[in-house]
Amino acid sequence: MVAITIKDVAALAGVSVATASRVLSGNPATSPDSRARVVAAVTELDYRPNAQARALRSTRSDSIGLLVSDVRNPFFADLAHTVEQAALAAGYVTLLGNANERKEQQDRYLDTLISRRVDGIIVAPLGDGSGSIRSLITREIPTVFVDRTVDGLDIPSVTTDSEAGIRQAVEHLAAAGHTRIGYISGPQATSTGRDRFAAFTRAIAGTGLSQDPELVYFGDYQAASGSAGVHALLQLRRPPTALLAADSLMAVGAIAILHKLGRRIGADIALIAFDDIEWFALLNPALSVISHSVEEMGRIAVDMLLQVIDGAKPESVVLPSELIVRASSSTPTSPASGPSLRTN
Amino acid sequence: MVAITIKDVAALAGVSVATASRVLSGNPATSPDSRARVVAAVTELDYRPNAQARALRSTRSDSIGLLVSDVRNPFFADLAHTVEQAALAAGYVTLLGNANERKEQQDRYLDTLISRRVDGIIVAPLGDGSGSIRSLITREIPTVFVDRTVDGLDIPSVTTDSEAGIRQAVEHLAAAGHTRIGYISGPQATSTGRDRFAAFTRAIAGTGLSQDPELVYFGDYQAASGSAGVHALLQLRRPPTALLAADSLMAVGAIAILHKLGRRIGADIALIAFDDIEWFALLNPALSVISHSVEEMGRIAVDMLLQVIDGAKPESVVLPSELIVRASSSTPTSPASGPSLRTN
DNA sequence: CTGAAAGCGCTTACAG
DNA sequence: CTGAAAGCGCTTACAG
Repeated sequence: MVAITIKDVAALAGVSVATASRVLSGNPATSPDSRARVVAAVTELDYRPNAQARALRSTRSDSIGLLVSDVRNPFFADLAHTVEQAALAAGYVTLLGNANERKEQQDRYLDTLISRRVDGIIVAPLGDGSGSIRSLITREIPTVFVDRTVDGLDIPSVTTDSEAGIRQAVEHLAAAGHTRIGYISGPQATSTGRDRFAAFTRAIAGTGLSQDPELVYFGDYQAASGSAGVHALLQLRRPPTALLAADSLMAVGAIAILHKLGRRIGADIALIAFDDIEWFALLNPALSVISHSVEEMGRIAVDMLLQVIDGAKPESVVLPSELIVRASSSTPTSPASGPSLRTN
Repeated sequence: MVAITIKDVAALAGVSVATASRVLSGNPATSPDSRARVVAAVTELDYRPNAQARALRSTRSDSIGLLVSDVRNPFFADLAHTVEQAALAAGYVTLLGNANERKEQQDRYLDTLISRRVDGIIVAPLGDGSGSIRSLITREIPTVFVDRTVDGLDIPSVTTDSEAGIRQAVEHLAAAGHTRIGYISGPQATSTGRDRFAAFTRAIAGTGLSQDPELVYFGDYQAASGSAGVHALLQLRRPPTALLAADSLMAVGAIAILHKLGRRIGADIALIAFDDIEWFALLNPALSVISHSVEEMGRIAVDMLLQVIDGAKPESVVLPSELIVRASSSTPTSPASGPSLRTN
C-alpha cells in the first residue's frame, strides 16, 4: 500500500504539518491562502487522513459499533439499516458486527470494537454479564443495549414490551377455539427469550388454556430450531392446534416443515410469529404477527447513544408490541374437544 | 473512558514496555518468568491493546472491510454471514458497511475503511470507477469485488454468470406459451444490472419472443421499484403474462402488489426471481428462481482477498447460475394469441 | 532475554 | 495566523 501522509500534503502546499492539520480539521485559525493550498494538495494527492493516528491523538473516532446477534435475521438487518442511517446523519459511521448468536463471537467483536476505540457501542447482547460485556462497564465505554438486555447491568436500553402482543396472540387463539398452543421459545440465554416465554406462560395461565410443559420447545432463534420445534410438537400424543414462534427465523423454519408435512397453515394449524417482517405479509396465507417498530428502536438507540457519549444518562425506553391478525391464524381450527367458538 | 495502556501492564508486571509488548505479540524472545507476570498483569487490569496504536506501528490490523450494497437484501445478508465466518477462521475480523445502493454512501464507507487501514476490502461495487473506488487502486489496497464489478478496473472478482440461468428462465416461460415477458431490471449503474439485462435481451431474441421495449422496466434493486415495475407493466395495452425480476427485493415488491391487485401468481401471471432466497421456497405458490451459490461466493471472495493481501494476483472466478422451477411459473397461462404450448 | 529509543501519522497546547 | 515540539499507545531494530 502506498502511504500518503499529512507531511506530503504539507510539503506540497508549502506549509507546516500543523497548519495542514488545522485546515484539515476545520480549525478557524488558518488563512484563506493556506486553506486553498492545502485543499489543492489534498485533492492532487488524493490524501485520506489516517483515522488510526487521528483517533490515537484525539480520543475520538467518529465511529460507533453495532453488534447484532444475527445479520441474517431480517429484524436485525432492518435494525442495522436504521441505526446506520441515523448515525450517519449525526456524523458517525457504523461498524457492524455479527455475533451469530454465540457468546465467543460476541466477545470477539466486542474486544475488536473496544480496541478500535469506537466512540460508542450499540449491542443486542447475549448471555449473562460475564466476558467482554463487563469491560464495557469497567472501561466506561458509552453503550446502549438494543432489543435485549443483560440482567444486573446498569446500561440504558431500548427494548420491546412483549407482554401485550403475546397476550393478544394467546387470547386471539383461545377465542378461535384453540386450547393447546405450542410455543417455540427463544433461548433462555437472551432477555427476549426469557421475557417472551414468561409472557406466554402468564397469558396461557390467564386464559385458562393447557399449561402442559410439553407444549413448549426451546429453540435458538435460528431457522433450523423452528423446524425441529414443529417436528417435536407435532409428535406429541396430543399435539397443539396452534403455534406461536418467538422470532421470525424460527417461524421460517416452522413454515418450511409444515409445508413439507402437508399441513395447511391457517386451516390445519394456526401460526403466529413474533416480529413483523415484510415478507410475512406476502405469504399465502399471510402470517399473523406480533409487531413492534424496528425503525423506532433503531432511531432511539442512536439517540440514546449520542446522549451517553455526551455524558448524559438517558432513561431506558420500552416500546409496545401488538398483534396483527392475518390469515394464518384467522381460520378457526375445530379442536377435537372444544365446543366454545367464541369471537371477540 | 478509562484508559489502561501497556505502560500500566509493564509497571504492574515489573518489566519494560518492550518486554510487555513482546509477550503480548507472542514474540518468542521472552522468559517464562516475564510471560507469566505480564499475563497476570493483563488479566488483573483487563487490558486490551489499543488496536489503533498497534496498527499505526505495524501496518496491519487483522481486519478486513466488507461493503455490501444493501444489508436488507437477504442475498447480501447471507453473503455478509459467510464472509465473516470465513474471515474469522483466517484470523480476521470483518467490519461491515452498507452502501445502501448509493454512490455517496459507498464512497463514505470506502473512505472510512481506507482511513482505518483495514488489511483488505471486499466490496460489491456500484457506479463507475470514479470516486473512492479509484483510491483503492492508486493506494494499492488489497481489494476483491464480489457479485459486481466495475468496468475497466483491474481488480480480481467473484461474480455470477447470469446468462445460463436467465436463458433457462426465458425458455421455460416460452415453452409454457408466454410470448410477452415483462422484465424488471436492476439499475444500469451496476454490472449485474447491465449483465442480466443483456442476458435477458439475448434470451428473448434467441427464443423469438416479443422484444417490445415497453416490456422492460428499470428498477433500483429495492422493493418499491418492484411494485412500481409491476404497476407500470400491467398498465400496458398488451401487458405481459409472465414477469422476471432481476433481484429478490424487487421480486418482493412485485409479489406484494400482485397480491394487492388480486392477481394469482402462477395462475394469472407467472413470476420468476433472480436470487435463491430461503423465503421464496416458502411462498404459496413457491417462487421459481434463478439460483447461484452465495456461500461459495463468500468463501471464494475471502480466499482471494487473503491471496491478494499476501501479494498474489488471483484469477477472477465466475460462478454458474441455474433455473429452479417451482409453482410460480409452472402453471401455463393461456395467452390470448399463443397456440404453441410446447414442453421440454 | 531485556531495555532505551525511535518512530508510525496525527493533533494540540505553547510561543510567537 | 503559524511553526516547532511533545505526545497519543504501541512495535521494533539496535545494543547489550
